[in-house]
Amino acid sequence: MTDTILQRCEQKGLRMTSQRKIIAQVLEDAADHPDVEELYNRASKIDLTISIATVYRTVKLFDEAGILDKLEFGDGRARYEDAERGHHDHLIDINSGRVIEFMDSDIEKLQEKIAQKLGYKLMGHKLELYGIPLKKS
Amino acid sequence: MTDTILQRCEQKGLRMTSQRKIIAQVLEDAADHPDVEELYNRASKIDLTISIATVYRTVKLFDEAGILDKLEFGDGRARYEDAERGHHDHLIDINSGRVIEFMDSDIEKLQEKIAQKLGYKLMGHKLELYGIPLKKS
DNA sequence: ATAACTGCAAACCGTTTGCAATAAG
DNA sequence: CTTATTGCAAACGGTTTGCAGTTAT
Repeated sequence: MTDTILQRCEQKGLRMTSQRKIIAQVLEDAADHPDVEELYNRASKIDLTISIATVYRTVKLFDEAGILDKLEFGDGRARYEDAERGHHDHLIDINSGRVIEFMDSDIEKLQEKIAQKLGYKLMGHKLELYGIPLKKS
Repeated sequence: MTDTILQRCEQKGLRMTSQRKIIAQVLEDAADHPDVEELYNRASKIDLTISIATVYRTVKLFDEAGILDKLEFGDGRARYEDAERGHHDHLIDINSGRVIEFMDSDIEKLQEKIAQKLGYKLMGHKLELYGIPLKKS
């Protein structure tokens, strides 16, 4: 599972155009959660003829192929990250918009437990914890 | 804390126009999580001259006053619910968009624990668990 | 060769806003 | 009476889409 995004695209039989390769690389290099405009900015540094419509179409394609995860933090724009990054959840400062990644093994168990309690089997799951962090302790 | 939405509005000194009273009542009667268009539809049955702009302005006002909670489930439109409804979280079927309310005392503790572990004090919090419920068990 | 993909610009959809008219305190 | 609020319609911002031309396979 240490495949690159490009490799996973090829494994899924996606037609890899020069634009898609660039976007795949930009996502590969991203340690944060870029939105489409930010991806477009980074991709434009490599190929300045790329269009934002293509970025939109590509992230949608990659998301539907399970290569990316689409994150919606309630600020109006969608953000994306590599679906193969180690599983983690997000804490969002609703004032600043800052996103903090965290992992908690108890939460992993709880996610399954809650779904089960409700009579559902959880296939994919994503946890968002919105908070107002008042003070660093 | 068993005040009606209207009462809480008056306590906060909000000017209660006929439109705001209608919207407050519609929200009071809602057992679900209506979006603005749905609120507008329900309000229109009471006063058919009400405008959707007023509904947008009113829910924003009520949200900022802490009377409503704004919920963003990633489907592009905001939903609202009475902030004084007993604390609960939401499980969202990302295929159907269906929303299931649930409460889990372990989660309440965990929300605090995680924030603390990360060195933050959580003031308000909202938990969203996105899943793909495959089968009722 | 041909079906899929691209860039462009226009359309789209939920939401916000400027304005003149209206209503609450 | 004064200031906030309303309805309207236009603007907004992120996203999608129709189209004619281009590219991967």
